[in-house]
Amino acid sequence: MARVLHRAPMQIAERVAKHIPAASFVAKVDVARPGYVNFTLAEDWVASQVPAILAAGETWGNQTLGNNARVQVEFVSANPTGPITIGSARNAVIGDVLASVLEAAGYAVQREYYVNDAGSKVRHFGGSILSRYGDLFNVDIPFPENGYPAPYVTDLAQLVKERFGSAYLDKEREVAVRELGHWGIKQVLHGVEDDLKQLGVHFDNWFSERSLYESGLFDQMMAQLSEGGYVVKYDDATWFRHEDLEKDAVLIRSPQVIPDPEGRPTYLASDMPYLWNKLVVRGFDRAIYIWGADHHGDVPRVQAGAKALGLDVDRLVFIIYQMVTLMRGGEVIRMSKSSGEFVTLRELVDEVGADPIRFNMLTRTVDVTLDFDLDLAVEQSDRNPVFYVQYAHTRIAGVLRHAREQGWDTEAGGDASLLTHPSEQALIRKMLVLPELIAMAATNLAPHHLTTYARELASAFHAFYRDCRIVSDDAADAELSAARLMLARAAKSVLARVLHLMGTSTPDRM
RNA sequence: GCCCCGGUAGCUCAAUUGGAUAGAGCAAGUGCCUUCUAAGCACAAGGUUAGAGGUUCAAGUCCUCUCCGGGGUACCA
Repeated sequence: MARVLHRAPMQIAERVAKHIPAASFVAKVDVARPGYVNFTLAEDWVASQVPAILAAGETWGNQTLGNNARVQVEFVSANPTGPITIGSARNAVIGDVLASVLEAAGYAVQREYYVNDAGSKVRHFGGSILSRYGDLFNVDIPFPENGYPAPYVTDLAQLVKERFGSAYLDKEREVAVRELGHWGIKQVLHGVEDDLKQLGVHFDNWFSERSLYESGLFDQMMAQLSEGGYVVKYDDATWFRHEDLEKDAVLIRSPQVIPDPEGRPTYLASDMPYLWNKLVVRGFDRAIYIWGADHHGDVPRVQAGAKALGLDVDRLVFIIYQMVTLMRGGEVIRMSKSSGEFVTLRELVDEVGADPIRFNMLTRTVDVTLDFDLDLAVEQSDRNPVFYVQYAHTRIAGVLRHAREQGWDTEAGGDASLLTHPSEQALIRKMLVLPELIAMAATNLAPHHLTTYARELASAFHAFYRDCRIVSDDAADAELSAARLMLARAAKSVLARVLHLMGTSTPDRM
């Protein structure tokens, strides 16, 4: 504006400030260098918001910017060929909390787990189980080259023996492999669901990759892509081609490479019917994928697929989070299910607890790699930042208990206009920020802002607690105590709201 | 080689998307429990935001290059 008006920024700011109409919630408007116009909220307006916050309760902070648009968040989706590992914990927490934030912002959200039950992994998995199963009968069945050597496979084989006896020895090899693969996945998924539940994560829908083939959607997509000239045959193989792709083409099906007796194509191929299913069949306005950095390279392919199918690419949103480096006592632990070297999510939750894991996974943006030291996580559990926030909640619960013991009716409310102390005002202002914060986190798809806010809110309460005696013995302060009890209750409610959004618990005692 | 993400206090990370004097937690320093939970609070200390250019009223944030770390770059999933 300075350039257009040929005036110094400060002069413009002063003119603007002078013409701002008086409003009840603005105490004063002043100007600061180099050209800011500052609004100061009126103390009595700030104080008057406390009953409103209290009345809103668990809905405080909710926004309508989502307009009930239907959004799907698909996350975790780890291969169901073994238990969930710590590697998936970050994915689970990001997806779950992002979904909660979007709900709070007014979106209609579905949480989905994509079950990879159609690839060659299933066959390798089934073959692994069959081989171990054979061992139990002293029958030598070769272990697959890309099999799973981990002990849980042997446990599954044992279970097969208990349930079905020697039935699988009599079946044709390929049939046994396929059936055991599918059966094994079903068993593993039960465990996965339970492990995630321990972490406080649940899914609205478990979507089977296999169903994309069984429903005929895959063939339908292939026909559609063929028509658009996006499918190329070369030798016996089928390729997907698109000008956006860096490489010339992506393999869809090749009998030489994937000698699957069921004739299944590569897993890359199912991305197309899957995104069609999301956006067209089920009609989500937006589909959010939560992927680890190791899958980053797949993004262009899925986007190209959407384009080739004539869909708006912007309806697909990819959140790529950086990897978690797992450590123990400063040593890096390398994990993979196929090597059998891994730490399960279950072990971690049992050892550390869900709350610290969730909070830790949330404190950083998705863009930075995360070091997670198992020893440190256990050692420092007492000083974990999540406890700082929960302690504020607990402290309020304690104060309210104390007040009731002193004969106060903590539900009675009070005169908010008495809340003029700077620490009281600061606490209320912090509570008033939550709607804005939820809007920001939802717009930027950045759930980590919640942890920063939670700490600031807890800090504002602790300062208030230090500066202001809430439950006074002096009868002359009865009015003030009532007002402060109301404020404490409102603070507890907002803390609980934030803790719930993060999926962490709200203890009344610690 | 090419593509993506980082590099901010001794360590781990924030910074409302280009705004005011870059903030927290650990670690180290000083002080606060006969009064609602000290898992807390206050004070003090800690910085050339990897480096060099550029864009503009304004850069940790945007552009170019260099260096360092992580991930990807399969006819694996």
